Amino acid sequence: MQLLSENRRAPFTEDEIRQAFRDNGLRFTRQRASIYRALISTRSHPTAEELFAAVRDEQPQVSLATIYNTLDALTGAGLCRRLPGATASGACRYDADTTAHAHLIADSGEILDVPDDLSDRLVQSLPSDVIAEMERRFGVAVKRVELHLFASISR
Amino acid sequence: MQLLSENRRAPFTEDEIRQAFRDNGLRFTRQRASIYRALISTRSHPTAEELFAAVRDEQPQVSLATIYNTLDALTGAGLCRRLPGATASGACRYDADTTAHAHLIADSGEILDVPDDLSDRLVQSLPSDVIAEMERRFGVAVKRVELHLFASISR
DNA sequence: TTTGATGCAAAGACTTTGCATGCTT
DNA sequence: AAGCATGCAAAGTCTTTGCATCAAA
Repeated sequence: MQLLSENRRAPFTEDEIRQAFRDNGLRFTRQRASIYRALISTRSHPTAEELFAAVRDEQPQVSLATIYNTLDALTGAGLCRRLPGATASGACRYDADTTAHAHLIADSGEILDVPDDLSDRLVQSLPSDVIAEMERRFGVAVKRVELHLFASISR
Repeated sequence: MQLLSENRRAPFTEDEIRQAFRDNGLRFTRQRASIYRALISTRSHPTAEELFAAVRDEQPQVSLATIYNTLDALTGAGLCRRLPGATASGACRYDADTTAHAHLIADSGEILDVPDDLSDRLVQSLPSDVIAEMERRFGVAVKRVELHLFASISR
């Protein structure tokens, strides 16, 4: 199984992946490279199972445990983001786009990126003084904002 | 186990709960009433297990399956909201406050409500023309917006 | 060489389901 | 009386873990 190519982003060379891993304290392995490449090559927010299927094309011996271990490592290193409970049966989806952006969540559980122009306007509209006030009142640092638009097909 | 009382909202009488259930097409049962009362009586966004513990005080014979069934029913009827993957081990949390409001999500997985004054300003700051443009481009109707602020304790 | 990753299978956490019984409407 | 909810246990899904082996630094 191959994840969508018409939607893919700038391809990463192996060297770029190697560099990204090194920069974030991750060892480089064939498996991790395949998993990360599959993840950055799609906008479909794949589940672990979907990545497993995609990676098996190149690495037939890869195990699902490695997919999960790697996704943990990538998430911990800030190279991807986990979207919990995204599927009807409760599976997580993963997104290699860690920039602030909004998601459109369909009734089906499918997750679409809100286009950058709109996403930026939504994110930038959030009043920073309100965030600052939150941080002051709770004594916390807001690291990330997630914006989910739940939508149903209207026509 | 009893869920926080200093934080509770307006108490619901049994009649009010009966009415809310009837209005939303739900049968009234002792178990459902206890579960819903426990849920509206706290701001702690309890998990199914936590509700199970709270409800057992009144209904010692209640089963965890009934908790899950009821939470499904309440969610489907719009009387509560499910917050998936909210706990470190992946459990969902539930929130009987279905009005638009923002959540502050701590590193621990704990979920706090953003205070109403700030929450309102965040929600109202979202440009409605951007939402409308989304609806137009995707042919969908945005039903609900969720805003999550991920924060870590800074002091 | 040392440390961490992989693969396999087993275990674990959370949630759902089948079915007989009981309660609501 | 009919239909849905409950309780119990079993099954299901997604994810993590133990451990021996192997690869990266």
